[in-house]
Amino acid sequence: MNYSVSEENYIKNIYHLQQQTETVTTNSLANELRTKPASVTDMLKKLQTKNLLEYKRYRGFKLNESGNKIALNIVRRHRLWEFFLVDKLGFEWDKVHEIAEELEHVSSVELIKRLDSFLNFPQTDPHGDPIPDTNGKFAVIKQVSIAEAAAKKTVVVSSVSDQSPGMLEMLNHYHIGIGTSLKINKHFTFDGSVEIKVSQKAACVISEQLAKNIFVHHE
Amino acid sequence: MNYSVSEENYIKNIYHLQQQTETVTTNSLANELRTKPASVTDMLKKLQTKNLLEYKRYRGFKLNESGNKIALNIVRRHRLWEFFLVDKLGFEWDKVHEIAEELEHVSSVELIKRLDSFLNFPQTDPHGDPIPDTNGKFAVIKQVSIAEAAAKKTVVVSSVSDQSPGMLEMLNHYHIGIGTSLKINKHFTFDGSVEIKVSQKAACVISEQLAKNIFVHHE
DNA sequence: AACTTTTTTTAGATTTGCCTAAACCTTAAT
DNA sequence: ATTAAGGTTTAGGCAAATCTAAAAAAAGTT
Repeated sequence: MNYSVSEENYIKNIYHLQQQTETVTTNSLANELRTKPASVTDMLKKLQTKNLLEYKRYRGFKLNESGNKIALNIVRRHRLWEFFLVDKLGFEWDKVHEIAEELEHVSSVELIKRLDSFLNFPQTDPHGDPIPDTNGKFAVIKQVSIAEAAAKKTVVVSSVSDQSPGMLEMLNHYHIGIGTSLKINKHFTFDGSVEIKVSQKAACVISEQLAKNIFVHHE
Repeated sequence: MNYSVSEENYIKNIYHLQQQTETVTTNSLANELRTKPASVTDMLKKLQTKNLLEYKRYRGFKLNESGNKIALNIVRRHRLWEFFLVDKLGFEWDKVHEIAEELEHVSSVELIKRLDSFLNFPQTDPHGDPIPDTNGKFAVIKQVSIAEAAAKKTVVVSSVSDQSPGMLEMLNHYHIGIGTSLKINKHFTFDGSVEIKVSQKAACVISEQLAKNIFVHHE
Protein backbone atom coordinates (compact mmCIF):
# COMPACT_ATOMS: atom_id res chain seq x y z
CA MET A 1 0.00 0.00 0.00
CA ASN A 2 1.01 3.59 -0.59
CA TYR A 3 0.81 6.51 1.81
CA SER A 4 0.59 10.25 1.29
CA VAL A 5 3.39 12.53 2.37
CA SER A 6 1.18 13.74 5.18
CA GLU A 7 0.38 10.24 6.39
CA GLU A 8 4.05 9.33 6.30
CA ASN A 9 4.93 12.37 8.38
CA TYR A 10 2.38 11.47 11.01
CA ILE A 11 3.59 7.87 11.11
CA LYS A 12 7.22 8.86 11.40
CA ASN A 13 6.59 11.35 14.17
CA ILE A 14 4.46 8.96 16.16
CA TYR A 15 7.33 6.53 15.90
CA HIS A 16 9.82 9.06 17.20
CA LEU A 17 7.62 10.11 20.10
CA GLN A 18 7.16 6.47 21.04
CA GLN A 19 10.89 6.18 21.63
CA GLN A 20 10.36 8.34 24.70
CA THR A 21 6.86 7.45 25.86
CA GLU A 22 5.12 4.17 25.16
CA THR A 23 1.90 5.86 24.13
CA VAL A 24 1.65 9.21 22.41
CA THR A 25 -0.73 12.09 23.12
CA THR A 26 -2.62 14.24 20.65
CA ASN A 27 -1.04 17.43 21.91
CA SER A 28 2.53 16.22 21.75
CA LEU A 29 2.09 14.98 18.21
CA ALA A 30 0.41 18.21 17.15
CA ASN A 31 3.33 20.06 18.65
CA GLU A 32 5.86 17.87 16.86
CA LEU A 33 4.14 18.31 13.51
CA ARG A 34 3.51 22.01 14.05
CA THR A 35 -0.14 21.49 13.45
CA LYS A 36 -3.30 21.70 15.59
CA PRO A 37 -4.65 18.96 17.87
CA ALA A 38 -7.87 18.83 15.86
CA SER A 39 -5.92 17.99 12.72
CA VAL A 40 -4.15 15.22 14.58
CA THR A 41 -7.43 13.67 15.67
CA ASP A 42 -8.62 13.68 12.06
CA MET A 43 -5.53 11.90 10.84
CA LEU A 44 -5.60 9.40 13.69
CA LYS A 45 -9.00 8.24 12.57
CA LYS A 46 -7.69 7.80 9.08
CA LEU A 47 -4.63 5.86 10.20
CA GLN A 48 -6.79 3.69 12.41
CA THR A 49 -9.04 2.88 9.47
CA LYS A 50 -5.92 1.83 7.59
CA ASN A 51 -5.00 -0.38 10.51
CA LEU A 52 -1.73 1.21 11.50
CA LEU A 53 -2.68 2.37 14.98
CA GLU A 54 -3.97 1.28 18.32
CA TYR A 55 -6.15 4.18 19.29
CA LYS A 56 -8.88 4.74 21.88
CA ARG A 57 -10.63 8.10 22.06
CA TYR A 58 -9.13 10.34 24.74
CA ARG A 59 -6.68 7.60 25.65
CA GLY A 60 -3.63 8.19 23.49
CA PHE A 61 -2.37 5.93 20.74
CA LYS A 62 0.56 3.96 19.42
CA LEU A 63 1.62 2.30 16.21
CA ASN A 64 0.74 -1.35 15.87
CA GLU A 65 2.92 -3.96 14.21
CA SER A 66 2.33 -2.80 10.65
CA GLY A 67 2.44 0.88 11.56
CA ASN A 68 5.81 0.27 13.11
CA LYS A 69 7.09 -1.48 10.05
CA ILE A 70 6.12 1.45 7.86
CA ALA A 71 7.68 3.92 10.26
CA LEU A 72 10.95 2.03 10.24
CA ASN A 73 10.95 2.08 6.50
CA ILE A 74 10.56 5.83 6.44
CA VAL A 75 13.30 6.21 9.03
CA ARG A 76 15.50 3.97 6.89
CA ARG A 77 14.96 6.17 3.85
CA HIS A 78 15.54 9.33 5.84
CA ARG A 79 18.82 8.15 7.32
CA LEU A 80 20.16 6.73 4.09
CA TRP A 81 19.56 10.07 2.41
CA GLU A 82 21.23 11.89 5.29
CA PHE A 83 24.23 9.67 4.91
CA PHE A 84 24.29 10.35 1.20
CA LEU A 85 24.08 14.09 1.69
CA VAL A 86 26.99 14.16 4.11
CA ASP A 87 29.16 11.43 2.67
CA LYS A 88 28.73 12.06 -1.03
CA LEU A 89 27.60 15.66 -1.36
CA GLY A 90 29.72 17.00 1.47
CA PHE A 91 26.99 18.68 3.49
CA GLU A 92 27.65 19.46 7.14
CA TRP A 93 25.42 17.26 9.23
CA ASP A 94 23.43 20.08 10.73
CA LYS A 95 22.12 20.96 7.27
CA VAL A 96 20.79 17.65 6.05
CA HIS A 97 17.70 17.01 8.11
CA GLU A 98 15.31 19.24 6.18
CA ILE A 99 16.43 17.98 2.80
CA ALA A 100 16.17 14.36 3.89
CA GLU A 101 12.67 15.18 5.10
CA GLU A 102 11.73 15.72 1.48
CA LEU A 103 13.79 12.96 -0.07
CA GLU A 104 12.43 10.33 2.31
CA HIS A 105 9.02 10.47 0.62
CA VAL A 106 10.26 9.44 -2.79
CA SER A 107 8.61 6.09 -3.12
CA SER A 108 10.71 3.82 -5.31
CA VAL A 109 11.83 0.66 -3.51
CA GLU A 110 14.49 -0.02 -6.11
CA LEU A 111 15.90 3.46 -5.56
CA ILE A 112 16.52 2.85 -1.88
CA LYS A 113 17.94 -0.58 -2.52
CA ARG A 114 20.47 0.82 -4.95
CA LEU A 115 21.21 3.86 -2.82
CA ASP A 116 21.98 1.58 0.11
CA SER A 117 24.37 -0.43 -1.99
CA PHE A 118 25.95 2.71 -3.51
CA LEU A 119 26.62 4.01 0.00
CA ASN A 120 28.08 0.67 0.96
CA PHE A 121 25.37 -0.38 3.37
CA PRO A 122 26.01 2.15 6.12
CA GLN A 123 24.93 1.14 9.63
CA THR A 124 24.35 4.61 11.06
CA ASP A 125 23.47 8.06 9.78
CA PRO A 126 25.77 11.09 10.23
CA HIS A 127 24.43 11.72 13.74
CA GLY A 128 25.15 8.17 14.78
CA ASP A 129 21.57 6.97 14.66
CA PRO A 130 21.19 3.42 13.37
CA ILE A 131 19.77 2.78 9.90
CA PRO A 132 17.13 0.04 9.94
CA ASP A 133 17.52 -2.70 7.33
CA THR A 134 14.80 -3.70 4.87
CA ASN A 135 13.03 -5.65 7.59
CA GLY A 136 13.17 -2.77 10.05
CA LYS A 137 15.89 -4.39 12.14
CA PHE A 138 18.92 -2.56 13.43
CA ALA A 139 21.66 -3.23 15.93
CA VAL A 140 21.02 -1.58 19.26
CA ILE A 141 24.26 -0.38 20.77
CA LYS A 142 24.26 0.10 24.49
CA GLN A 143 25.20 3.70 24.91
CA VAL A 144 25.36 6.33 27.65
CA SER A 145 25.95 10.04 27.58
CA ILE A 146 29.39 11.29 28.56
CA ALA A 147 27.73 12.79 31.63
CA GLU A 148 26.75 9.31 32.81
CA ALA A 149 29.78 7.38 31.53
CA ALA A 150 32.20 5.88 34.05
CA ALA A 151 35.48 7.75 34.52
CA LYS A 152 38.88 6.34 33.55
CA LYS A 153 37.42 4.50 30.57
CA THR A 154 38.16 4.91 26.90
CA VAL A 155 34.97 5.10 24.87
CA VAL A 156 33.84 5.72 21.30
CA VAL A 157 31.40 8.47 20.35
CA SER A 158 28.35 6.77 18.89
CA SER A 159 25.81 9.55 18.48
CA VAL A 160 24.81 13.08 19.36
CA SER A 161 21.31 13.98 20.34
CA ASP A 162 21.39 17.62 19.30
CA GLN A 163 21.93 18.50 15.68
CA SER A 164 22.04 22.26 15.83
CA PRO A 165 24.75 24.37 14.18
CA GLY A 166 25.91 25.36 17.66
CA MET A 167 26.45 21.73 18.56
CA LEU A 168 28.37 21.11 15.37
CA GLU A 169 30.57 24.11 16.08
CA MET A 170 31.43 22.76 19.52
CA LEU A 171 32.17 19.28 18.23
CA ASN A 172 34.43 20.65 15.53
CA HIS A 173 36.19 22.76 18.10
CA TYR A 174 36.93 19.73 20.27
CA HIS A 175 37.67 17.55 17.23
CA ILE A 176 34.90 15.18 18.13
CA GLY A 177 32.85 13.26 15.57
CA ILE A 178 30.95 9.99 15.34
CA GLY A 179 33.50 7.22 15.86
CA THR A 180 36.04 9.40 17.67
CA SER A 181 37.49 7.60 20.65
CA LEU A 182 38.17 9.54 23.80
CA LYS A 183 39.00 8.98 27.43
CA ILE A 184 36.74 10.12 30.25
CA ASN A 185 39.11 11.51 32.88
CA LYS A 186 37.01 13.03 35.61
CA HIS A 187 33.53 14.24 36.47
CA PHE A 188 33.31 17.51 38.38
CA THR A 189 30.41 17.35 40.77
CA PHE A 190 30.23 21.12 41.25
CA ASP A 191 28.89 21.96 37.78
CA GLY A 192 28.63 18.57 36.13
CA SER A 193 31.45 19.34 33.69
CA VAL A 194 33.68 16.51 32.52
CA GLU A 195 37.34 16.33 31.67
CA ILE A 196 38.03 14.28 28.57
CA LYS A 197 41.02 13.55 26.41
CA VAL A 198 40.51 13.26 22.67
CA SER A 199 43.15 11.12 20.94
CA GLN A 200 46.63 12.66 21.19
CA LYS A 201 45.45 16.12 22.16
CA ALA A 202 45.62 17.79 25.52
CA ALA A 203 42.84 16.99 27.98
CA CYS A 204 39.97 19.46 28.03
CA VAL A 205 36.86 20.11 30.04
CA ILE A 206 33.41 20.11 28.49
CA SER A 207 30.23 21.49 30.01
CA GLU A 208 27.54 19.30 31.51
CA GLN A 209 25.15 20.34 28.78
CA LEU A 210 27.52 19.17 26.07
CA ALA A 211 28.35 15.98 28.00
CA LYS A 212 24.69 15.11 28.20
CA ASN A 213 24.24 15.34 24.45
CA ILE A 214 27.16 13.20 23.37
CA PHE A 215 26.57 9.46 23.57
CA VAL A 216 29.32 6.91 23.73
CA HIS A 217 29.83 3.16 23.90
CA HIS A 218 32.69 0.91 24.95
CA GLU A 219 35.63 -0.57 22.96
CA MET B 1 8.88 31.99 -4.67
CA ASN B 2 7.92 28.38 -4.11
CA TYR B 3 5.62 26.20 -6.19
CA SER B 4 3.56 23.13 -5.40
CA VAL B 5 4.35 19.79 -6.98
CA SER B 6 1.25 20.17 -9.08
CA GLU B 7 2.16 23.64 -10.28
CA GLU B 8 5.66 22.45 -11.15
CA ASN B 9 4.26 19.59 -13.19
CA TYR B 10 2.07 21.93 -15.17
CA ILE B 11 4.93 24.32 -15.80
CA LYS B 12 7.26 21.56 -16.88
CA ASN B 13 4.77 20.02 -19.26
CA ILE B 14 3.86 23.33 -20.82
CA TYR B 15 7.55 23.82 -21.42
CA HIS B 16 7.90 20.45 -23.12
CA LEU B 17 4.87 20.98 -25.33
CA GLN B 18 6.23 24.36 -26.34
CA GLN B 19 9.26 22.65 -27.87
CA GLN B 20 6.95 21.37 -30.57
CA THR B 21 4.33 24.08 -30.91
CA GLU B 22 4.86 27.69 -30.02
CA THR B 23 1.59 27.93 -28.12
CA VAL B 24 -0.01 25.12 -26.17
CA THR B 25 -3.65 24.01 -26.11
CA THR B 26 -5.74 23.01 -23.13
CA ASN B 27 -6.47 19.58 -24.50
CA SER B 28 -2.89 18.67 -25.30
CA LEU B 29 -1.76 19.68 -21.82
CA ALA B 30 -4.62 17.77 -20.20
CA ASN B 31 -3.60 14.77 -22.22
CA GLU B 32 0.06 15.12 -21.26
CA LEU B 33 -0.78 15.42 -17.58
CA ARG B 34 -3.41 12.67 -17.71
CA THR B 35 -5.95 15.04 -16.28
CA LYS B 36 -9.09 16.73 -17.59
CA PRO B 37 -9.28 19.94 -19.64
CA ALA B 38 -11.36 21.62 -16.93
CA SER B 39 -8.57 21.01 -14.42
CA VAL B 40 -6.08 22.54 -16.81
CA THR B 41 -8.18 25.68 -17.15
CA ASP B 42 -8.27 25.99 -13.36
CA MET B 43 -4.53 25.76 -13.07
CA LEU B 44 -3.94 28.13 -15.97
CA LYS B 45 -5.81 30.84 -14.13
CA LYS B 46 -3.67 30.22 -11.10
CA LEU B 47 -0.41 30.31 -13.04
CA GLN B 48 -1.53 33.47 -14.80
CA THR B 49 -2.21 35.12 -11.47
CA LYS B 50 1.32 34.18 -10.47
CA ASN B 51 2.54 35.79 -13.67
CA LEU B 52 4.11 32.79 -15.31
CA LEU B 53 1.90 32.60 -18.38
CA GLU B 54 0.65 34.46 -21.38
CA TYR B 55 -2.90 33.28 -21.63
CA LYS B 56 -5.99 34.43 -23.47
CA ARG B 57 -9.23 32.55 -23.01
CA TYR B 58 -9.87 30.10 -25.85
CA ARG B 59 -6.62 31.16 -27.47
CA GLY B 60 -3.98 28.87 -26.02
CA PHE B 61 -1.12 29.89 -23.80
CA LYS B 62 2.62 29.86 -23.36
CA LEU B 63 5.12 30.44 -20.62
CA ASN B 64 6.44 33.96 -20.28
CA GLU B 65 10.00 34.85 -19.37
CA SER B 66 9.76 33.91 -15.72
CA GLY B 67 7.65 30.82 -16.39
CA ASN B 68 10.32 29.67 -18.74
CA LYS B 69 13.04 30.21 -16.21
CA ILE B 70 11.20 28.10 -13.66
CA ALA B 71 10.55 25.37 -16.21
CA LEU B 72 14.22 25.20 -17.11
CA ASN B 73 15.10 24.88 -13.47
CA ILE B 74 12.76 21.93 -13.08
CA VAL B 75 14.17 20.35 -16.22
CA ARG B 76 17.65 20.89 -14.82
CA ARG B 77 16.77 19.10 -11.61
CA HIS B 78 15.07 16.27 -13.47
CA ARG B 79 18.00 15.64 -15.76
CA LEU B 80 20.62 15.87 -13.06
CA TRP B 81 18.74 13.28 -11.05
CA GLU B 82 18.43 11.06 -14.13
CA PHE B 83 22.15 11.30 -14.63
CA PHE B 84 22.71 10.41 -11.00
CA LEU B 85 20.42 7.41 -11.18
CA VAL B 86 22.16 5.96 -14.20
CA ASP B 87 25.73 7.00 -13.53
CA LYS B 88 25.91 6.43 -9.78
CA LEU B 89 23.15 3.99 -8.94
CA GLY B 90 23.48 1.92 -12.09
CA PHE B 91 19.89 2.12 -13.29
CA GLU B 92 19.16 1.38 -16.94
CA TRP B 93 18.03 4.56 -18.57
CA ASP B 94 14.56 3.34 -19.36
CA LYS B 95 13.83 3.07 -15.63
CA VAL B 96 14.83 6.49 -14.36
CA HIS B 97 12.17 8.83 -15.66
CA GLU B 98 9.49 8.08 -13.08
CA ILE B 99 11.88 8.30 -10.16
CA ALA B 100 13.35 11.57 -11.41
CA GLU B 101 9.78 12.85 -11.69
CA GLU B 102 9.59 12.62 -7.91
CA LEU B 103 13.11 13.74 -7.09
CA GLU B 104 12.85 16.85 -9.25
CA HIS B 105 10.41 18.41 -6.80
CA VAL B 106 12.78 18.39 -3.85
CA SER B 107 13.30 22.06 -3.39
CA SER B 108 16.74 22.71 -1.91
CA VAL B 109 18.90 24.90 -4.13
CA GLU B 110 22.05 23.87 -2.29
CA LEU B 111 21.20 20.21 -2.92
CA ILE B 112 21.16 20.66 -6.69
CA LYS B 113 24.29 22.74 -6.64
CA ARG B 114 26.16 20.03 -4.79
CA LEU B 115 24.64 17.24 -6.81
CA ASP B 116 25.79 18.94 -10.01
CA SER B 117 29.30 19.20 -8.68
CA PHE B 118 29.26 15.60 -7.38
CA LEU B 119 28.27 14.41 -10.84
CA ASN B 120 31.03 16.53 -12.36
CA PHE B 121 28.81 19.02 -14.12
CA PRO B 122 27.34 16.75 -16.76
CA GLN B 123 26.16 18.41 -19.97
CA THR B 124 23.49 15.92 -20.96
CA ASP B 125 21.23 13.39 -19.28
CA PRO B 126 21.37 9.66 -20.06
CA HIS B 127 19.11 10.09 -23.10
CA GLY B 128 21.35 12.78 -24.51
CA ASP B 129 19.11 15.71 -23.63
CA PRO B 130 21.00 18.80 -22.52
CA ILE B 131 21.04 19.83 -18.87
CA PRO B 132 20.35 23.56 -18.44
CA ASP B 133 22.76 25.46 -16.21
CA THR B 134 21.69 27.55 -13.23
CA ASN B 135 20.65 30.35 -15.56
CA GLY B 136 18.63 28.06 -17.79
CA LYS B 137 21.20 28.11 -20.57
CA PHE B 138 22.38 25.04 -22.43
CA ALA B 139 24.31 24.31 -25.58
CA VAL B 140 22.10 23.51 -28.52
CA ILE B 141 23.71 20.88 -30.68
CA LYS B 142 22.53 20.75 -34.25
CA GLN B 143 21.26 17.25 -34.62
CA VAL B 144 19.31 15.18 -37.11
CA SER B 145 17.82 11.73 -36.94
CA ILE B 146 19.70 8.92 -38.67
CA ALA B 147 16.80 8.78 -41.09
CA GLU B 148 17.59 12.33 -42.23
CA ALA B 149 21.37 12.24 -41.92
CA ALA B 150 23.51 12.42 -45.02
CA ALA B 151 25.03 9.12 -46.17
CA LYS B 152 28.77 8.43 -46.19
CA LYS B 153 29.32 10.51 -43.09
CA THR B 154 30.58 9.51 -39.70
CA VAL B 155 28.41 10.88 -36.93
CA VAL B 156 28.04 10.69 -33.16
CA VAL B 157 24.85 9.60 -31.44
CA SER B 158 23.63 12.55 -29.38
CA SER B 159 20.20 11.53 -28.15
CA VAL B 160 17.30 9.15 -28.51
CA SER B 161 13.73 10.36 -28.51
CA ASP B 162 12.11 7.17 -27.28
CA GLN B 163 12.97 5.85 -23.84
CA SER B 164 11.01 2.63 -23.79
CA PRO B 165 12.48 -0.69 -22.69
CA GLY B 166 12.02 -1.89 -26.28
CA MET B 167 14.18 0.96 -27.53
CA LEU B 168 16.85 0.20 -24.94
CA GLU B 169 16.85 -3.45 -25.99
CA MET B 170 17.44 -2.50 -29.61
CA LEU B 171 20.20 -0.07 -28.81
CA ASN B 172 21.95 -2.62 -26.67
CA HIS B 173 21.60 -5.14 -29.45
CA TYR B 174 23.32 -2.83 -31.93
CA HIS B 175 25.82 -1.62 -29.32
CA ILE B 176 24.62 1.94 -29.68
CA GLY B 177 24.64 4.44 -26.81
CA ILE B 178 24.91 8.19 -26.36
CA GLY B 179 28.30 9.20 -27.70
CA THR B 180 28.75 6.14 -29.92
CA SER B 181 30.15 7.10 -33.31
CA LEU B 182 28.88 5.34 -36.38
CA LYS B 183 28.98 5.67 -40.14
CA ILE B 184 25.84 6.13 -42.24
CA ASN B 185 26.37 3.91 -45.27
CA LYS B 186 23.17 3.96 -47.25
CA HIS B 187 19.50 4.86 -47.12
CA PHE B 188 17.12 2.38 -48.70
CA THR B 189 14.26 4.25 -50.29
CA PHE B 190 11.99 1.21 -50.45
CA ASP B 191 11.30 0.94 -46.70
CA GLY B 192 13.33 3.79 -45.27
CA SER B 193 15.78 1.46 -43.56
CA VAL B 194 19.39 2.57 -43.19
CA GLU B 195 22.66 0.69 -43.31
CA ILE B 196 25.06 1.82 -40.63
CA LYS B 197 28.42 0.68 -39.34
CA VAL B 198 29.06 0.89 -35.62
CA SER B 199 32.77 1.17 -34.77
CA GLN B 200 34.69 -1.98 -35.79
CA LYS B 201 31.66 -4.18 -36.16
CA ALA B 202 30.08 -5.44 -39.36
CA ALA B 203 27.65 -3.07 -41.06
CA CYS B 204 24.01 -3.61 -40.21
CA VAL B 205 20.64 -2.36 -41.34
CA ILE B 206 18.24 -0.65 -38.99
CA SER B 207 14.55 0.01 -39.58
CA GLU B 208 13.19 3.41 -40.50
CA GLN B 209 11.37 3.59 -37.17
CA LEU B 210 14.58 3.10 -35.24
CA ALA B 211 16.49 5.49 -37.52
CA LYS B 212 13.92 8.20 -36.89
CA ASN B 213 14.37 7.95 -33.13
CA ILE B 214 18.14 8.11 -32.96
CA PHE B 215 19.61 11.58 -33.27
CA VAL B 216 23.18 12.29 -34.30
CA HIS B 217 25.53 15.18 -34.85
CA HIS B 218 28.79 15.65 -36.74
CA GLU B 219 32.43 15.16 -35.67
C1' DA C 1 -17.32 14.99 45.74
C1' DA C 2 -17.57 19.19 43.20
C1' DC C 3 -15.30 22.44 40.60
C1' DT C 4 -11.61 24.01 37.63
C1' DT C 5 -8.26 23.30 34.24
C1' DT C 6 -6.40 20.87 30.56
C1' DT C 7 -6.71 17.77 26.89
C1' DT C 8 -9.16 15.79 23.25
C1' DT C 9 -12.76 15.48 20.08
C1' DT C 10 -16.55 17.14 17.15
C1' DA C 11 -18.65 20.40 14.00
C1' DG C 12 -18.32 23.31 10.46
C1' DA C 13 -15.17 26.15 7.17
C1' DT C 14 -11.35 26.77 4.06
C1' DT C 15 -7.89 25.73 0.41
C1' DT C 16 -5.95 23.03 -3.26
C1' DG C 17 -6.47 20.17 -6.95
C1' DC C 18 -9.31 17.44 -9.16
C1' DC C 19 -13.88 15.89 -11.32
C1' DT C 20 -18.56 15.91 -14.35
C1' DA C 21 -21.91 18.19 -16.87
C1' DA C 22 -23.41 21.99 -19.15
C1' DA C 23 -22.57 26.24 -21.48
C1' DC C 24 -19.69 28.66 -24.37
C1' DC C 25 -16.48 29.96 -28.12
C1' DT C 26 -13.95 28.89 -32.61
C1' DT C 27 -13.27 26.67 -36.78
C1' DA C 28 -14.45 24.34 -40.78
C1' DA C 29 -17.98 22.84 -43.92
C1' DT C 30 -21.76 23.28 -46.31
C1' DA D 1 -24.18 32.85 -43.23
C1' DT D 2 -25.54 29.02 -40.87
C1' DT D 3 -24.60 24.92 -38.79
C1' DA D 4 -22.03 21.01 -37.05
C1' DA D 5 -18.05 19.57 -34.63
C1' DG D 6 -14.60 20.26 -31.63
C1' DG D 7 -12.13 22.44 -28.12
C1' DT D 8 -12.48 25.45 -23.90
C1' DT D 9 -14.44 27.42 -19.99
C1' DT D 10 -17.78 27.86 -16.20
C1' DA D 11 -20.54 26.08 -12.49
C1' DG D 12 -21.01 23.18 -8.93
C1' DG D 13 -19.08 19.29 -6.21
C1' DC D 14 -15.83 16.14 -3.95
C1' DA D 15 -11.74 14.54 -1.19
C1' DA D 16 -7.62 15.53 1.48
C1' DA D 17 -5.62 18.14 4.90
C1' DT D 18 -5.85 21.89 7.37
C1' DC D 19 -8.10 25.41 10.66
C1' DT D 20 -11.20 27.76 14.60
C1' DA D 21 -14.60 27.47 17.98
C1' DA D 22 -17.32 24.90 20.84
C1' DA D 23 -18.46 20.62 23.23
C1' DA D 24 -17.00 16.60 25.78
C1' DA D 25 -13.98 13.87 28.55
C1' DA D 26 -10.12 13.35 31.76
C1' DA D 27 -7.17 14.97 35.24
C1' DG D 28 -6.07 17.94 39.03
C1' DT D 29 -7.46 20.74 43.12
C1' DT D 30 -9.60 22.08 46.93
